[in-house]
Amino acid sequence: MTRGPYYDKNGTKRGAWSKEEDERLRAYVERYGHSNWRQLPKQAGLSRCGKSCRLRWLNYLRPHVKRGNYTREEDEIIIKLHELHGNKWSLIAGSLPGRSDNEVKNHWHSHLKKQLENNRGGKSELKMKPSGTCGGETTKHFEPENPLLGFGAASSGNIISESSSSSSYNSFSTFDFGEENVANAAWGTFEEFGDFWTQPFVPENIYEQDSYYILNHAANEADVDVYSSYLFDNAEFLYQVMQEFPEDATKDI
DNA sequence: AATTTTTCCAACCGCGCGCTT
DNA sequence: CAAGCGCGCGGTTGGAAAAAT
Repeated sequence: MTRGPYYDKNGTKRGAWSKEEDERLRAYVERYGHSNWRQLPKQAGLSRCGKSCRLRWLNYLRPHVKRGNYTREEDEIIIKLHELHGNKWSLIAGSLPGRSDNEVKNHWHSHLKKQLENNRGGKSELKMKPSGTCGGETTKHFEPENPLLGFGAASSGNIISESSSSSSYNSFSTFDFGEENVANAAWGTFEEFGDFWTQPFVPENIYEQDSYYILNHAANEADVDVYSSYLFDNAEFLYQVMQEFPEDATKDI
């Protein structure tokens, strides 16, 4: 599915990455970080250019990176953010923990764009897959796969379901918020998301709330690891904050 | 079964921005 | 201030896999 490996006129390797190269890059970045991508390949013993290494790391090798299997709420977020910001893939990806700009861009061009074009003329809203035992009703609970998104983004609450059988999504799993959490989230219904969708949906909006969640609920480094699968960039920082200000970490919001 | 066409994703490319000298 | 450098972003492409003929 990728360009076969080859060497350009400067002797720099291009095309598909081998397992050995992946391991070499991963090991190097995990050990030494990536303060200088241009120097990194030389120091890591790779005959790639820095850009190629950076791309490979961001899109494929970095921890917690998610590939394929987009959830319903991720699709909704991409579509709405694209409506708001256009082709700002890095901005959109910033709202989807574990997704890279490249991945989001590809997903848009290969799936969502066509899906929207097909829907044009009818309702623009994507069809929602019902969850639990609510099938057959017109109003469904929308249960996010990613619990943290449920706190930070408009992924919980009630939505209007257009169809109960036509979704082709195969990765939709449910997360049981419980009534209390849903009530606390107080995100309302999808019909009422005017405010949410018209306000700038920048990563800070998610992180601000999710960061508080992590700060208050991560009891140890292992917990931070769990939460950081969604927000690992921030979690690392928050863990440091937690170490410095342990009293804040035990406070409720 | 063989061939052609389409899909889709990893990777490349060029541009622009910000920082440093 | 200008030049050089490094990085990140968004557009585009190559080609394997899947689907269609």
